Amino acid sequence: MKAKKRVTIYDIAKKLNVTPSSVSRALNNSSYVNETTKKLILKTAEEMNYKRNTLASNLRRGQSKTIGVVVPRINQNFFANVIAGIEEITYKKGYNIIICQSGESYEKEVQSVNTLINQHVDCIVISISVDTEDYKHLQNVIDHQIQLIQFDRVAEELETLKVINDNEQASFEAVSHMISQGYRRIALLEGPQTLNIFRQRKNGYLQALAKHQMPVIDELIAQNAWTKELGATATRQLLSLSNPPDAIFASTSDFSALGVLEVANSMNFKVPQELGICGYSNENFSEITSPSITTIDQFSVYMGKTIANLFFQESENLQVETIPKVISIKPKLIARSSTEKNQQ
Amino acid sequence: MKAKKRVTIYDIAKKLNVTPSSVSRALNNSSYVNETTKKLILKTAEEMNYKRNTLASNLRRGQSKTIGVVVPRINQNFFANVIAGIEEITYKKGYNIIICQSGESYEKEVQSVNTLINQHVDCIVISISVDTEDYKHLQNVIDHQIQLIQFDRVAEELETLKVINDNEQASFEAVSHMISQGYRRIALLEGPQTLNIFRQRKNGYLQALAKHQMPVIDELIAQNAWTKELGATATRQLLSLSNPPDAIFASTSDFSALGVLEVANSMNFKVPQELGICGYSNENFSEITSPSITTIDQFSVYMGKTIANLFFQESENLQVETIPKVISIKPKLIARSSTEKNQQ
DNA sequence: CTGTTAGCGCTTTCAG
DNA sequence: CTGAAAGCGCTAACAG
Repeated sequence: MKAKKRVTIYDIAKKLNVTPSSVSRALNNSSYVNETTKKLILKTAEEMNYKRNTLASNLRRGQSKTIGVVVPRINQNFFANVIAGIEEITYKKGYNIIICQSGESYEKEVQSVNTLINQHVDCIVISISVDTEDYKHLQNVIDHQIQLIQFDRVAEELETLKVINDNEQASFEAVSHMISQGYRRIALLEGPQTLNIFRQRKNGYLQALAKHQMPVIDELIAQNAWTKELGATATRQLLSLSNPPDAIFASTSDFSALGVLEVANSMNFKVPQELGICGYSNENFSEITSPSITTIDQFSVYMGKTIANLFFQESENLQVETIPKVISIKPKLIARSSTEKNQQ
Repeated sequence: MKAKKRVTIYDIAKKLNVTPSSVSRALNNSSYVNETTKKLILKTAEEMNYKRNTLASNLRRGQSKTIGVVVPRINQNFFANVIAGIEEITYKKGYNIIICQSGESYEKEVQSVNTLINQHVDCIVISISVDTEDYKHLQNVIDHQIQLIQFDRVAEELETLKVINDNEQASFEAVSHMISQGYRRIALLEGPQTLNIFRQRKNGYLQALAKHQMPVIDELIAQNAWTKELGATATRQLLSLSNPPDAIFASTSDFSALGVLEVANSMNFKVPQELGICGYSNENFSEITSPSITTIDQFSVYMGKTIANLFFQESENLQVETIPKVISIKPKLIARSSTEKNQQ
């Protein structure tokens, strides 16, 4: 193993009979270096296949030009898209992103956050796991003067930058839409109420009912139905009631809506005539089921871009204390066949 | 902005009246330090909320415990899953991953690779973009003694570690399956032939035809049909032929297969009776279309794990020259309704 | 087991 | 404009 060393600025300096400082300056495009020698240095660096050691540079500068992202899972459309959005912006600015998955586990989330602190990232972007109920690790991020941006699933009590969806409004609109289509017994599949997003969606549901003077019926609210399987199980129960619902709002995801659709089919409930279905998230499959599923688009890629832009804005504006900002993105209801009771 | 400095090993050393070396040793769980003081140091570090500066540590050690991953897009199921698989393994070993997207652009791919070299990553995992036709940047990785692992879309001529799918075999099986179902004029939607995976899939198609003494009909091979839209366009042409195909193998992806399905529906071709359809990749939606789409599962998460394990194996076995290894994963045909001609 | 010392590669004052 | 020198925080020889 011949450890052929990498080319450093010293090698370039020696070859050109200048000092490392000058090389460094040239490489950083400083104006304090003769134009001619600058060009020469750049050319030589290229020729010698020099690659800057970002580690050393960052250590010296005390920043890493790196952003850490912690999400429950990256192979979920929503998160993958948010990350893609973030990356699109950060890439242009020469920033890297380090991605960690919490896998919905509190411990892994804490460990991920710690790794990112160790890495001296300039910013941590996080959507907390369903398991997360205390926020010491997030407070720690702040204590280490690292910019913290929460998105989607946020710890509301923590005063940080936040980029969220207006879940309540979206949910309100979805349920209102179902009501206007003529559905009268609308069930709700809700997610773990530890997560703010699921609480908000439930609120939207309740408000829509209230607005239209419709009663809240306890047996029509299914808790913890946030996967396809759990959604299916809940649906079996709901449709077995003596007085079953005529619509189900799967507020947790399109996956649970899919579970609803499959059970409805197997139990011979006609969708949308006998049972309306609305999901959440606009997964790519919701458009192509039969019938296609009404859902809510969260503009996930845009959300990612917003997060990245927010970070750069904040880091450029070097004010004494930045006011915690909350950016709320309004999701959009996408009405499809699964709620077309009227037209049938 | 009170730049409250971070706690360093010096702070701990001073407080405890030991040397930084001892602190370092304790923190690295070295045996060359008294058990009692080790415990004391660890406790104090915890109390002072010390976080190791990985940058400094890595600079000193000359490695970064970081793996760089370059993929065309992360919001594609296949890649997201591979990354999830990689992350699952690397996480346990205390390694981080940095993710870059090439967006199918050669320039961005080169830039991403360079960034990763700068970052002194220990390994670069890459699936090349469709645009990539020269491999200087990859050679560069090797020249910088960074482990290079190619996966899925690989530059075959480069002697590196590779983790691939046996596309040819999978494709062969898919087409054979369609033949055995009774389809006789099977069209192929092929992808850009610059990518090895698409060449292999075409080969598999050709071999299956040959094996069953079926002619290769040029007008049934549609080039560059590798998105849903392009697949749809190609299908419109194919189905307008005076002698249209009775099956279409969308070898590029389930997305193009979806395009096929939609056009078939709109042109009133009955699937699977009048037109069989087979896709590739087992996207989550392919199961729930009507009819469900026959496809090929690539074991993407497993592939990711394989890649990560390969890296650790190689880095542990410090042999003089490692032989370039190629791990081929056998994908699995998932026969669904869209090719059930027989049963109808 | 512990301390001393040097230095990873780069940037940044401070002089000139 | 350029050079000298110090040091980011940590680790690893080398002595003791």
